Amino acid sequence: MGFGKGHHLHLIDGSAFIFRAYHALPPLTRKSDGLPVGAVSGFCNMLQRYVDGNTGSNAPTHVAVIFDKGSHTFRNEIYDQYKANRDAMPEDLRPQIPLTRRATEAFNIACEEMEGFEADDMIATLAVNARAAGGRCTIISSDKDLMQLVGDGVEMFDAMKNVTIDTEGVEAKFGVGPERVVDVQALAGDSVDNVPGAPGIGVKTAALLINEYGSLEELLDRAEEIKQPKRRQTLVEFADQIRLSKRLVQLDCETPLTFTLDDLEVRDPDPDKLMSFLAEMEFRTLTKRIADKLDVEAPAIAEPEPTAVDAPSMPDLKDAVYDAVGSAEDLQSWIDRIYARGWVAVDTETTSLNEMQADLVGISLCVEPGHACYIPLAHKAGGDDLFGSEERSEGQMDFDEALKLLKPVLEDPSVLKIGQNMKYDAKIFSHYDITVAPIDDTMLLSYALHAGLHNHSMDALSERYLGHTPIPIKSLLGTGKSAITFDRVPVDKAVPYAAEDADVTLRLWHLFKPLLHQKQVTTVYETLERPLVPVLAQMERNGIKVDRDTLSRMSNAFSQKMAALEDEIHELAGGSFNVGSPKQLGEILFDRLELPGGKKGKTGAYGTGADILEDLATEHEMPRRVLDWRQLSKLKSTYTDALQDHINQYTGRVHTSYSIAGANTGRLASTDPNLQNIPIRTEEGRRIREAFVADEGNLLVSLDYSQIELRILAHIADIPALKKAFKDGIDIHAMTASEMFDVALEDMTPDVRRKAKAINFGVIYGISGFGLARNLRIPREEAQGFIDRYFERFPGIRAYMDDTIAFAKEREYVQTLFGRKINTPEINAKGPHAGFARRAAINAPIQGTAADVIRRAMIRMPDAIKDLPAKMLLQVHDELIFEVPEDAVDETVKIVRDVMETASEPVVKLDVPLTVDAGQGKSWAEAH
DNA sequence: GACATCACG
DNA sequence: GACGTACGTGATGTCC
Repeated sequence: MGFGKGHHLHLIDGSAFIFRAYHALPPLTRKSDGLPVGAVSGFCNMLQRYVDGNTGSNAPTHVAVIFDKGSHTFRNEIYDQYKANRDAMPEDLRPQIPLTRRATEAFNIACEEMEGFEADDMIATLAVNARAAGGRCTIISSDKDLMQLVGDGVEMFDAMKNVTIDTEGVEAKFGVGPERVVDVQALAGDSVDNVPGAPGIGVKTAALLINEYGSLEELLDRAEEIKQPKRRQTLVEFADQIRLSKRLVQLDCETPLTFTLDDLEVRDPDPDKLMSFLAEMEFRTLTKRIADKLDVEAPAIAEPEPTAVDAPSMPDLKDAVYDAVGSAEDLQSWIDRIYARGWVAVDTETTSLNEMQADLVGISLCVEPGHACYIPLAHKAGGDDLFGSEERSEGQMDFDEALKLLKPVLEDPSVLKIGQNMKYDAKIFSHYDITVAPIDDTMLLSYALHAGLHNHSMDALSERYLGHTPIPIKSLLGTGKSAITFDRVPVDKAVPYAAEDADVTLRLWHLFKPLLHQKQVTTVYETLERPLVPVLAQMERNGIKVDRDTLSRMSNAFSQKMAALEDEIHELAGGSFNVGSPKQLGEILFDRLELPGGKKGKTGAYGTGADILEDLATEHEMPRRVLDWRQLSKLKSTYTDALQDHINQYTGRVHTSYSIAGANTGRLASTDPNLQNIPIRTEEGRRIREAFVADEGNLLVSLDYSQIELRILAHIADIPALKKAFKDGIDIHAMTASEMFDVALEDMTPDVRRKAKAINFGVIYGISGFGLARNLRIPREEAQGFIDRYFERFPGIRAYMDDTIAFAKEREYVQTLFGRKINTPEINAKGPHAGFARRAAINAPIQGTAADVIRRAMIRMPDAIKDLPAKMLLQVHDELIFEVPEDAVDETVKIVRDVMETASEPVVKLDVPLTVDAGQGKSWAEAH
């Protein structure tokens, strides 16, 4: 019986799968010969996931993967610029294309392509045929060009987002139904495919017009009736171009297919064929996983000749054996194993994520992948009541005895301790007088290797590199208010969770460690990441003294001022509302008071950001009051109130936590609380810093790099004028202004200097005329003129930007002067992503090099100040803060300044001096 | 949990 | 009238 009623056709957009697979994965190569196979691997994973998801009523009766073939189609005949702006296919993707065809066949799924026809047209023809025959059709794709096909039994499915796109979905996207999508696309054009459309008309406007006139033809026929003169002129003038665009976006439903729907009937997998293909590609994990699913033997994949440190073949995580250790004898046998091996993965379980108030609950160890243990030490016995009992649960060995046995191993210089985020575990152990060393950290390995590609949490890494989802902690602790602490988790539940973490960590280490050399980031890891762990741990333990009374007084003062402002605002608004709600405020300002300039964002709410209110404040009273209220509200909630909650009850100090692998560029990030964004720019906010004080008899000393990013830019981009100015110690912004605006340095006005300063920063951020215009509140043309002039005066800047972008496009990463790699996977993407990626790529080497410099200074600091009573407390990107007894301040400043100013050496000798400004005082307000 | 807003370098 | 727009972060409040 032929395809018809009751049948369901699935059409997979093959090119979209390939593209996503390629960009989602690191450039994986086949071990035996280096053939790039990352995209093939991702493609197979996606196909497998697709097959797994085909259950129940949505299961297809017919299925095919449709590919593009050849680049020349009828669209190029009618418009030679069609898709002309596409970049060439990346070199390492090209050889993978035929392999994805073979992969599809290996999965025993029909694989169709036709020379000279786009996949989209084949999909259109098949979908229309399926509908005509009375069947259903689901197109697995999120490509908007296919949305015109939706309706009447045809729908789309976005496999990445796991959402179905039906008629309503299309309407949400285009503002018109599927049957009018081509009309809207013809008007709006498409930068990705280089479809011209009508200049100045986007999807929104296009939908508006089509809805008003009913169809594109009608609209073009009656174009003269359009009220807006500009629009009318555009439509009349570009009518031919719009008609051409429609022919380009209209899919051809009459592709002369060389096969029929019946050829696409779903076939059972052929295990032999599939296994041999996967084995040929050397996809070890995937082969194993699919073999299990099909219940067949996984073929052996030959290991290439072993190198010095190579990952052992690791047993499946499902077969892992996890022991509970309950006695000294058990523990000793694990310790023996550790000494025999020379390394061990360690993980601690505690009562809190905050290391300062976390108590140790248990420890897990893993020496060989697939065999790990958990040593429960402080689990409480479960009770029937909600809170459980305070009694220690049975079967746990003595807490002190366990630590006494473990201390020698953890401190043994010949045994490597491997952890995921070791700073945390090291701090926990330090509470029990154990100094864990030497260490490796899988989070930092991943950061050195993969910054910019993904985050480096264990869950993310396990998912991505082991194809395994670890047991979620939430499944043990619950969430929200009813969440329990780990000591309340029954031991039998804790063992598989905790031991698995150590197992996963060790597996990741085996994978990542050999890659350091391959990717040439060993030095980065060993000199910029790993040594920072003990330094930051010490700083976090030090904490900084914060005076509660000062904060509390300020908090009260803020409350009163806010209440007064609130009354005035309500008065001006003509009624009470929540000033803290941007939504309500927007409606009051722009609907009720009908102030000008109301602009709704993508969520349909009015924007009420500071820049918008600032503009309104010149004409009206209320926006200024709201701005003042907002400032106080921010200061109170984020600083004077929240900071008090972070004062540790035992130390009286605030202990932040630095994340080493948070920011892609190499910068640190500070959390719980964030001490890198304490106010300073306004007088009122700056006073918060008065609450950060030195301990009795001490002073706070702050040393910060002056203009470090601009200096690095001058060096990297090799700009003689900038370099000279820094060497001569001239005010850099004034110098820039003088160069650009032909004003002598003596005659410099603050306003001209301000503009130059904005441009200098703009350059570091990957300047655009639009951005500078907005920042300086000047016309865009004027801003663009400034930029042009800047490039004219400092041609090296342009060259640096172009070179950096070219490098990034070629290698998909950029580098700092110290070899840190920041991956830029989006750099070759099309559409709005591309602009972001370009600017980030320009900024990353500059911001990243500055981050590397201060990291180097921090790593050298403990040794440099070891004979001084000074303590390093905080880092704020280009600033270090110390607490020093008064009589040692001068000596400390001298030594710290020297370490900071020479931090790049001897690896990098900068062409510009790095200079450091120093300040001191009882409080941070005085010191900075 | 998404979004808007705003604090810092 | 707008593809979209300065880089990198984290915390808070509202609203669904």
